[in-house]
Amino acid sequence: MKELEKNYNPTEIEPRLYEKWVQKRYFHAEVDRSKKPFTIVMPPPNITGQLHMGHALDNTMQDILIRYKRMQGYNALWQPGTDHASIATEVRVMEALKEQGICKEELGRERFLEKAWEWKKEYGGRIINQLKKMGSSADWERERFTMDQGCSEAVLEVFIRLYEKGWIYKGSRIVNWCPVCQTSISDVEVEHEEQEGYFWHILYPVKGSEEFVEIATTRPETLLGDTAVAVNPDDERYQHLIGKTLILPLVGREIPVIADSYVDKEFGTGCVKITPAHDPNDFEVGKRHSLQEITVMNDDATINKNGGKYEGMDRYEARKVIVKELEEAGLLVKVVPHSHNVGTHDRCNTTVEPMIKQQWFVKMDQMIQPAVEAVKKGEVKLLPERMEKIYFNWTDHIRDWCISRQLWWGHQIPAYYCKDCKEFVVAKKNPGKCPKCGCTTMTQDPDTLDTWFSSALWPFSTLGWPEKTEELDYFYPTDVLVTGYDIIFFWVIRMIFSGYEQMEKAPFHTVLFHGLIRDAQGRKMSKSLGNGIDPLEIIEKYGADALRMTLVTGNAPGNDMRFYQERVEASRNFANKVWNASRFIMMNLEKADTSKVKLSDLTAADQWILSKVNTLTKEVTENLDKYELGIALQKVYDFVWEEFCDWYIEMVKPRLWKEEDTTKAAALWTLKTVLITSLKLLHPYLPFVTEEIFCNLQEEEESIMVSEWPLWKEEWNFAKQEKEVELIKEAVRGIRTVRTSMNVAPSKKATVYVVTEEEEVRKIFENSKVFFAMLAFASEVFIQSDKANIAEDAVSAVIHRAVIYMPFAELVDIEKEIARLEKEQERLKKELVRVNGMLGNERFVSKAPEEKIAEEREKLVKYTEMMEQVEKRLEQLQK
RNA sequence: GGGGUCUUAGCUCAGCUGGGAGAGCAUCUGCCUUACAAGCAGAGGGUCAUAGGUUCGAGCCCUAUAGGCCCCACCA
Repeated sequence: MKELEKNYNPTEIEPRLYEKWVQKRYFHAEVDRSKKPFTIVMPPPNITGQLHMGHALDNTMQDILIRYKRMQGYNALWQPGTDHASIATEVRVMEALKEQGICKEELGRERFLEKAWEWKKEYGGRIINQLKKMGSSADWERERFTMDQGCSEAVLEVFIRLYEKGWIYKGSRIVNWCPVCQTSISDVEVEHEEQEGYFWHILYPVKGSEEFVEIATTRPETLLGDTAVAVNPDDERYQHLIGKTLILPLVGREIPVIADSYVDKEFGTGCVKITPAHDPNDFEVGKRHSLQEITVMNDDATINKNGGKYEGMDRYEARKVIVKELEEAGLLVKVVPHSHNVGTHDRCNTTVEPMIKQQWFVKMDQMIQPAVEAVKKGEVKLLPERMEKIYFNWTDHIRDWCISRQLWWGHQIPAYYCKDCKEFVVAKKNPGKCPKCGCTTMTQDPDTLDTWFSSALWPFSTLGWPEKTEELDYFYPTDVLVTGYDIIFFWVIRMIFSGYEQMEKAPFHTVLFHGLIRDAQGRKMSKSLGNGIDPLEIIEKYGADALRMTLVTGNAPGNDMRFYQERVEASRNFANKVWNASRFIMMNLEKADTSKVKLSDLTAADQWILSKVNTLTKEVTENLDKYELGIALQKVYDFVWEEFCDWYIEMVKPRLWKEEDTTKAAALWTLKTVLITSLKLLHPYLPFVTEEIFCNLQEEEESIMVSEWPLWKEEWNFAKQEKEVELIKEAVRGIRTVRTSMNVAPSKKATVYVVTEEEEVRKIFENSKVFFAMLAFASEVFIQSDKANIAEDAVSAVIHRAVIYMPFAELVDIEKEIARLEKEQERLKKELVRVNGMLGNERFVSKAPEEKIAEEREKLVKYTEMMEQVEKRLEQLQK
């Protein structure tokens, strides 16, 4: 057996163990029909990504579940991979090119994609290596990529299936356009932010009259594209104007006044300028009234040729100029400060410009239905449960999904256009010939698909779909999805409906959501704030185990969490505690042969701790099955630190030290058994430290990660001994409290008398005398049925079923002793009032469950006894 | 506008189906006791946001109020 270092030092140990696990292929899962599968698909990190706390949390939770299930004997597959992250990557590659003075257009599509693949090759693996530092036991041999051949095939297949079903269509719609990224984006990619702006009140002259219509707008530059002004049909103020013609200021175009109930009479002036090409509402109004759609901006949000003399100006520059000119023309009535919601692109924060574009959409109304039903019926459970409300809130207001992006990096849309007749064909390959006119020049749609289109297929595309693979048949549906609540709409919902649509089965039965990791002040970690904490630095300093533990401790499911170093220190300290307890056990293990120990050889203390760890096993397993990761860990923590280290190990020491003690083997067997059980329960959380200890502690098994998860054992259940030891603990605690409150120096040992009339209790203490020396500074212990030979002025501790006396020759402070006893009396009095109050309440006795009543009755007896003793004692002292 | 969520010890947070208020950190006191000072022993500290209600019994369930946070949404 190796000698362990005094402090646990993870930096040397972690890489070595991880290397071993990989070499032994413990992470790898093969189809094996004799075992039950347990599968988790890893949310694929972006190839542009660097490990951040969100990944760290996400992966820790998944690894805990996977390691747990693997130990339970499941064929556990954790399917990893990365996401091509279309916009994010394209932007990165463009930036890299820009440094060399190249723009993507001059490079051309093909060469650009070569560059992007090179980029992927170089950086795509970086995040995977970082995940490995966390101890993640994913099956890296099965690593996939959303743009690899198989996943791309899946994308094509789905696109064509949905197209043929009529659920993918191409149409001219108003879409969210990002002028910086120069692509359309879907609704979920738009973030609304409250911005301070203005309401410009502008007069539109009525043709052939002296009258003006006053409109209010937050975006005066869109005036260039106005094709109507709308009023509410019921608005009495404007009845006479409906049908009249207005002269659009600065432009001179004649536009009608129309009536549409979209207009809110109470808001603004009650007159709304309608710009169908640059506002989603106006677009709808325009459709209803067959208005002309005049696009006045280019893709980069500069004014186009329809903007006349403003052509070439940026949209904000044009705004300034237009406002100024309106003012000069006397048409600007007033400018009112007004804060309003502005849509921005979540990637680059640019204000989105609504534009009319030809785009591809997925019809959602029907496809979403099974996904709604699944959650309603509980086929898919969302945890915590409140996520279901958020889910339904979204599905109830679902809109079609814009899936085309004007980017190059991604899955190119499988639609081919005829050069001559503009007919298009959706197919996996270029058909080479137009089915309508026979022209042989067919070119593919230049656009690519939304990056989430491929991630939506992740749970089955990674397992080989659309091929009918063994893996797919065996591992699908997967079991649990672990992810942040921030991508429920982007990803989780889309996986669920895709799973039902393509596989006719939910992709997983449970979704476990976690929250965001915030900084110590509760702020979101972000690059711009520079408040991000690098998980790798934490691992470097405290070890991956400490980081993992911190991330799952003291946090309710789905809630955000603050991260600060002190919490990591606490976790590190726990790892060190486990390390040192193990060190102690190993140092003593050779003192006896534990191979022949039987349960009947065990002392009450041994049976007590064995019984405790047995209960712990049961509870932890139950908690893990309910995905209560934090609660499970808390329980092991409390057990190991308090019960095992602070009590059991201390109780066992005298037996190990005393040469002639005959229960040494029993003690060592118990120490080792309880330690190994605890290590196993801890392993999913702290894989490294537990493995290192496990391998040093025993030789039968080569790794804890493939050892068996502990089971509850009937024969380890020792209820009686548990009670006995609890009584001893109560006595020890009583003695310690008395000594501290009396300021007795620890070096001063005292004779301890335990007095009780109950023979059974005397027996318990008789067998436990040795503990009092070790734990309660006793020089000698006497167990007796009365107070014979005990000095009158001995201090005492009243416990349940006994009174403990300690005579101190000097330094006895009667006043203090009385004060202490009075305090105890006060406490007991309160307890008795409470218990008597409950038991005296007829309605309680008649309605409460019997169990509860019995429990309270027991307490009544206990407190009454203790009260009697305290009062007797007070009486003596006050004499 | 709709929805969600939070308010518990000085700080950060747990508290599972309602049955005597917990942890970590911080504070105070005493200990270098031969696994661990990244430790041990003891202590102080809470009208569980407020007001009602349901119940034998409420931190937990219901209603309202106040304050904080988040998400969704087409009020120009």
